[in-house]
Amino acid sequence: MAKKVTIYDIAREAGFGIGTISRVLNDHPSVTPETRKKVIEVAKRLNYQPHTYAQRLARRQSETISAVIPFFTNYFFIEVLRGVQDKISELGYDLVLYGVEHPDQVEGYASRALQRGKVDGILFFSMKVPDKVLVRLKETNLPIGLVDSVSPDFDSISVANAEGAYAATAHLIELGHRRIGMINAQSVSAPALERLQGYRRALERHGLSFTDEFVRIGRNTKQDGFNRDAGYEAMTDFIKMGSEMPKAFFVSSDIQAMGAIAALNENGFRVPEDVALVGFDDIELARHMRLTTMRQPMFQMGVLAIERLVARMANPDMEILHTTFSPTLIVRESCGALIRNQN
Amino acid sequence: MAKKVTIYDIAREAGFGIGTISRVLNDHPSVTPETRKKVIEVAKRLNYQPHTYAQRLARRQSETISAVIPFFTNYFFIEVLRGVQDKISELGYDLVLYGVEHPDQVEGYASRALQRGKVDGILFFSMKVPDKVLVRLKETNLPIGLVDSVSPDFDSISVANAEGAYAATAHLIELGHRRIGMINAQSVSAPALERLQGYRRALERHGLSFTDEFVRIGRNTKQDGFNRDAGYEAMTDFIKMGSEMPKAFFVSSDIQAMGAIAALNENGFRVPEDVALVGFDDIELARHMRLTTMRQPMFQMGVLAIERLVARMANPDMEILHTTFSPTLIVRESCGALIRNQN
DNA sequence: TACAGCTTTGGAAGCCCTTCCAAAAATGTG
DNA sequence: CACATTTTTGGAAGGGCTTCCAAAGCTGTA
Repeated sequence: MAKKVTIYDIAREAGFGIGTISRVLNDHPSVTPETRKKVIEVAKRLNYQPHTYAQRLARRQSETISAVIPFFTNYFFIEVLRGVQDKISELGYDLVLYGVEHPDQVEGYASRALQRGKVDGILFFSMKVPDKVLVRLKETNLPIGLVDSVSPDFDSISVANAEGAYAATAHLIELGHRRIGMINAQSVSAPALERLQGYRRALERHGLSFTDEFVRIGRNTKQDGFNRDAGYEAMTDFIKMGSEMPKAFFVSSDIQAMGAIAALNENGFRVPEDVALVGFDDIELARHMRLTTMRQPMFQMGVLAIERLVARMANPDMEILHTTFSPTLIVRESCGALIRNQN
Repeated sequence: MAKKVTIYDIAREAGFGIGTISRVLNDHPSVTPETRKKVIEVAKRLNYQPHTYAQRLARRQSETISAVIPFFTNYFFIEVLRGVQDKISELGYDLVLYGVEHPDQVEGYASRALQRGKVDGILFFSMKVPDKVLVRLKETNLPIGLVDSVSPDFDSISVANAEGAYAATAHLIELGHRRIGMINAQSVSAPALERLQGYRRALERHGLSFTDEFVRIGRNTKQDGFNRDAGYEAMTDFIKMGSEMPKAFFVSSDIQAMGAIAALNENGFRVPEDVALVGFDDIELARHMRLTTMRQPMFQMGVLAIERLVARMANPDMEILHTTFSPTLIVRESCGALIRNQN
């Protein structure tokens, strides 16, 4: 380890007191230009590096933010995380990452992040934070932000799930479909529930009737049913209906749509000629699979999450803010719209 | 903020000196069981939380590792990062993440990570660390690990690129192909170069001749050419050869293979019936696209990277270790092997 | 009972900063 | 030039912990 140079060394070398050194280093105004110049020169010469933790201890703030994020998943998190990291580094904060593989880890990570003085704020991604933890978070009074989930007590950034599902379904209706099914995820998941509502409302607003028959959920409950196999199973289920089967589907996530497409292909159905699909998320795969889907503005969500958190740090009494982003319809081939237009 | 409880509070409340409290909290042996019990009871009652930064300052170590990782990319990093995070949290360290979007950011992040005392070690992912930075890293004497890149001065974990390319190409040869092309990435990238060598060696060892004609690189240089468009362009280029075009390809990354497949499809070629492909990486997409590819043991690479780093922290004079993992051939449909087998 | 040799305990010093207060220096004013 | 102001500076105190050394408390032995 290179010799450790402290402000005392600089003080001695430059012939000033440590207070002055500290002031120069922190751009405090009451220092003459000559003094400043001299101190900076010496600091540079000695290759001074402030000790982060001594600063944090003395300043009583950590300049770090931690993010608790479910790792299992895909593109969505990476994109949001990119936004988060982008903004964080712009602000000069550090990002401490806790990747959750099992829901039970959440509590442990929360405790670690909660260690006194450790972080200035915490972001929780797409997770049901256990009530017990929520209460503790509340008590600590630490700025907390929720991304892709909602709780009345904390700021949150999320996607207008119902609205997106509505748009997706409406798009299918506009394309002339009347019998539209939905492949959903487990109803323990709030987004799944909301997307179901959006789907249902779209049908009803357009004079179509809603029936449970047309909503299926795969058996595989991994990630609350937002997984490829669940999509495959649900579609297989639909296919068993024979000629009764809907010919258009709103699928509550792209990854499930992938499974659904596989099931369709294996059974001789072509997309979009025989069956039309609209997904949700716009993961990277979607583009390659030419899947029409609802895109979530992931990067911006990340950026906003940090902006919000920092705003709350600055002003803890700020009113709690819930922001929902509207997903955008990305029309590709799976819905059949392009084919029709070409004709 | 909940009232801050310090060891002084515990000391007063429990009727001991602060030294004893600290000893109990750190499991130091010379404390009687009764004392220990009493102190723990009080600490719990007061809901004591140690102040992380005070500890780090006093202990002279940070219990933090930082990872500098190119964010732009995909699955590969996420997987490796999962491994890293898994091991890190098992060891009780914190992970500070620096996501690089532009190569020029590397230096800045390195400086931040290098702040005196800030981290106990740094991991660099898949990047050409600028020489200037390398020199500084060397000087600081901080444990450094390289993942998916190599430098004589630091421990590294990488994939046997040449070996993988060899296996991929050999697989195609075994399937009876004689005219095998390669879609490569920019040759500034070490992995690209190594994969080219492996491809070439495989041809030559099997008595096939190597020709530059059969190696193409797309124009798009994003991510050193490891991107979808570059794959598309390279394949389009090949297609222009007409009947001279190879009917089997080793593609240096899955993402390029995606572009290549698109180009093929648009020109009426079917995969694998008309053209066989083998990729490299085994990103998530590969499975969905039924792409035969070389899988890198990403998670394990992450785990090992941390183990290695921690080992070096414990023993800085350890000899420098370079580990290469061998990729495994994952046979799916794009190479045509399954079709043949079915016959 | 006296004393050597352990074990346990207390707390000062040290880790490296920031910040506050008082003192010193510079400046302005009549 | 004397004095009041303002600007600049020095450094103690404080942030909360670990660790080391000395002191106190025990134990066992003769």
